[in-house]
Amino acid sequence: MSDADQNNSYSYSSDIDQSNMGFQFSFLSDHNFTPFSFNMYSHQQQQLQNPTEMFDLSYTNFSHGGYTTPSAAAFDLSLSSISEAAVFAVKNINCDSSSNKNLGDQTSCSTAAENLPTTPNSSDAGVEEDSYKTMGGDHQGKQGADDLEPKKLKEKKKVQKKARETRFAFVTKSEIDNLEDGYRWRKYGQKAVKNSPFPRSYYKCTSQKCGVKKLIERSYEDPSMVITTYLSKHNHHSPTTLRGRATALPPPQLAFHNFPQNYFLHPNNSNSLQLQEHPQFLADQFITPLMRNVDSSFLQQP
DNA sequence: CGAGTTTGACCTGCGC
DNA sequence: GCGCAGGTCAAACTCG
Repeated sequence: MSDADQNNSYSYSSDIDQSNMGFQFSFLSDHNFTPFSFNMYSHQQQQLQNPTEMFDLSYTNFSHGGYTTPSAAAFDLSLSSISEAAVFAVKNINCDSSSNKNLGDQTSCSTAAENLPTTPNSSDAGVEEDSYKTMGGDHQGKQGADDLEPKKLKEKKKVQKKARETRFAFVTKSEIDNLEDGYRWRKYGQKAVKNSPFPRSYYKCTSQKCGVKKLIERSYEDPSMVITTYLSKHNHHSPTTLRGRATALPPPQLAFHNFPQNYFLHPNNSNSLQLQEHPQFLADQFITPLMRNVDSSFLQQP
């Protein structure tokens, strides 16, 4: 039980790992508001000395519930225009082989999914059971489809489809449900969520041949928190500019350049900062100026 | 009039 | 098989 839990407040902590000169920080909340943390790595999978270099979950180590997993994430993250909001939690939910290939270690994705503990209410944004080993890269994948019985083939396809549908969720503190992220979305449904007074909204990317969806709902535990879940990845660039700025798109993985290092770069610091005591961490003081300067490549494929 | 939203109906998966 | 919950569809509606 962390201090944050005990105080019933949101917090993050930061540590400079003196042993390997890596950098680690933690956000408090995921969908179930349990703390987790991750390390940041460069594209060469070298731990970053300075978090302003990059914020790329493709090369993260996830720590969750006491488990530390290598290379859990399979996403390129640039939360480019999550305006008017503070990001409290970022969480990879599924792994897929296409993005995992960047890691050069496909088994790590499986390890990550298996190690992450599930929670009683993890059906939506929680960690799902699929992993790389359920997909074409496993031992069974070497078996020809023709060798499988129809029933097994159907089951295999079902598993593959589910595994392919990568999910990525993060929690933001915002009064706005549908945060601007540079893409155009069409709402196609809304459903009441069990045990929650807040409905879940379903959006599709309006670009042709882009099947990306996102789900937006408010946390029933803290209505100020918005849970955004992305399904799949965009296969195109952002059609809109951010706040009127031109978006000269960087390589997809180069993201989150102006990370707020002042909150993290304290060499001897391993303290946990209470957001209630650090309102500058919030919204306009943090995310908005930060995001104005980064480009939109969230969830784009290379 | 086109694009996006609303909302009830329908589909699907899962647990019992 | 049944019921429940999540997810999707599509007609009606709204808005610029």
